[in-house]
Amino acid sequence: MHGSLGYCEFVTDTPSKPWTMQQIAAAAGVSVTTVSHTLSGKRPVNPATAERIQKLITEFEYVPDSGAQRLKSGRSGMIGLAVPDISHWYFGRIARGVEEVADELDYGLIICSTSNSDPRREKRYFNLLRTRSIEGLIYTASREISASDELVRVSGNSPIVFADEKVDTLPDVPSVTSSNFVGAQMLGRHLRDLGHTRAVIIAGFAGLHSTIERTRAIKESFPNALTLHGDFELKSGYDLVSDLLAHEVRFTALFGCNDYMAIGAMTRLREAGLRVPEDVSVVGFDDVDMAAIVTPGLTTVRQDMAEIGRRSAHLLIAGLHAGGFDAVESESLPTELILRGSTGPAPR
Amino acid sequence: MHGSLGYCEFVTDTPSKPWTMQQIAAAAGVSVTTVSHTLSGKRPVNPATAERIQKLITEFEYVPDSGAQRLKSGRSGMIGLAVPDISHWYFGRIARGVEEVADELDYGLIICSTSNSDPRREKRYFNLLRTRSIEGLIYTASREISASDELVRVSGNSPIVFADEKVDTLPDVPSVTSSNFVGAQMLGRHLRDLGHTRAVIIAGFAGLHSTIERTRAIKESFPNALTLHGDFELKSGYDLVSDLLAHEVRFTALFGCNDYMAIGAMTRLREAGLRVPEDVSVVGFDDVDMAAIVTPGLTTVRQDMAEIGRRSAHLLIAGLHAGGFDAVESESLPTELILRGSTGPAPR
DNA sequence: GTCGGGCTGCAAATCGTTTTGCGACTTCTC
DNA sequence: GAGAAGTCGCAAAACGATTTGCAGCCCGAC
Repeated sequence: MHGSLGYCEFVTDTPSKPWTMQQIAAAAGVSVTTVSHTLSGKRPVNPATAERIQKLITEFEYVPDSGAQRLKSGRSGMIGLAVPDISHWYFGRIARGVEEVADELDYGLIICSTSNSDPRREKRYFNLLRTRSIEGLIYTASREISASDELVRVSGNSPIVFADEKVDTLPDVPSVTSSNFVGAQMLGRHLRDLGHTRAVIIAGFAGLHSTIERTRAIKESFPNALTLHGDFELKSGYDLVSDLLAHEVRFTALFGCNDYMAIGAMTRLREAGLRVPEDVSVVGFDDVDMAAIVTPGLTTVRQDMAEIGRRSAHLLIAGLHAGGFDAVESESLPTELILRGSTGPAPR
Repeated sequence: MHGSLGYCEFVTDTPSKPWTMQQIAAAAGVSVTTVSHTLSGKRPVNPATAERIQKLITEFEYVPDSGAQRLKSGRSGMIGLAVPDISHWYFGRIARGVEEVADELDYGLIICSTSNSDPRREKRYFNLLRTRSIEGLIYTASREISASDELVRVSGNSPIVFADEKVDTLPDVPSVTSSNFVGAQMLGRHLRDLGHTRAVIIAGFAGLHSTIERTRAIKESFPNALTLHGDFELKSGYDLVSDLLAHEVRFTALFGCNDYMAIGAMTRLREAGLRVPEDVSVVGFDDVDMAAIVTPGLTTVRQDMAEIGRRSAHLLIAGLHAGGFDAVESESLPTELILRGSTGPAPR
């Protein structure tokens, strides 16, 4: 068991220096060229030699240094995903989808939280693009983009795809979104068909494309809906309903621009002694896992976040391979109305 | 506005090749050495020259190629985080904590889902370590480790820290965990003090350290508790309660090894006409966001996942800087009992 | 007047791969 | 049996930064 291959002398218990291709070549009695070619298969190598080299490689557990490969090839084999907050279920799903595809297509994935677009953080991540640590970036916007001139600058000459939110001021950047308008339209019609007439909208950040689309779609059915803006968190749904109650606003239907705000709202309504759905019908958007668990279950519109992630990754990588995004088309994914217990006929 | 510096001729609309230090040097009329030194400050440079170079650098938006830096320095400036599934709230929180610290300490973060320890995936990510794409790895185990010999092999000579779960078979690898025993002990005593005597435990994967510790702590108060094993998902709590009901098992207290299973169990109990907490008291573990939202609120033990992430990152990076983990101590973080409506006195 | 030393800047080696040009060797063909 | 064709391997030049040894310059000091 000692030194069966004569290299045990190098083994130490501290993380020993990894083997270089040079050393493998030396051990096999050939030049690095030969080793490289057996690995890449770009030129034929004598089968006997090849096998000898392969054996040594597995024996030594040799892996080529990625830094050197990077330098030579100019490709890092990595893409980035920038999300406002990775600990959100919602963005986690996107991340999962992106990762699936990246993995499948042999790209590494660097996930970055922008902490809701903290400019300092964003700058860091855009720098990854510039230094070519990543070849492209999937960006999920969390607020109005016009503020981030950095993004505008970067998007000009770097491969970027928008996921989940498209950005109106940057129409040339491809995007993958849900069909927000159609989804919200279904919700609006559903509640209108149930006889509701007084509705309140708890919308998201004002500048976001999704907020605008969803609000517009709901107003198709409820032109006079009172619209308030929250921050997509449970608490803001809760707080905004508190405000409504304080002003004795009368309504029988409440649209949450996402499920969390809707659930927060529902909680507050019940605390105030209002019954859901007998007194107020509540709907959300997203169909997060919690939506099925709360009582009553939340009527909502399902978005396939993982699919958004998957499609975004496909788009980005397609663009990378094609060397440009001219041929890449933005996509809009279908949504599905999920009826649960939180909606019912308008009280008479 | 045209060619104020004479380099506009190079500007194209397709992502032009990034500038090299060579080109900056040429433009400034100096050698690359001088440019490198103005950047690194490792040797004095004539202030006038330095300023001229700095100006060009910002003008050209030059950033050194990370691949080249990597190759030369041998450091990638990246650490990895392997979690079973990034779309879980639970692991998302860990990721957030890790990211905070990585960002602060100037490390990039590569997050990888192992898809609940899919060996193929894991292998890929361990390879990142070997190729030195990442300098170290934070690993959150999702099942018994003994199966993953790959991890055992890698852990020998690579910088690894376990987060959330320690691995008994690898005692030398530093870890950051919650004090599972103390937390579960609090739950056990709480229910015992409420007069409960017949308890059921819905535990997690059998081989996990946390499962073992929590079960052991609960059995301190309920030595005869019936123990079933689930997979940490809502559905498994739901299904296991179905089994219990089918066998007409009698119990007044139910321990979920995490909140999701507890909530799933609660849902099923209510469907069966049992009231929580009047007929059965239910407790969980983790204090996920959902725990406060369900009705009744779930009594549980709060773990600070983000802090686990933060501490893990600190440990890993400390080890990297020290060049070894001999001086790095594992940590155990405190937990907190959160009382909500799902627990009450035992029915008489 | 020249020698030492601080200050700058240049050329060249280096990191570990990939890739190309070239040559040596085998094999085939007429 | 010699030239053509085909195989396989080596040496060396990239890739883009960092870092070292060396050299020129200017200054003051003896």
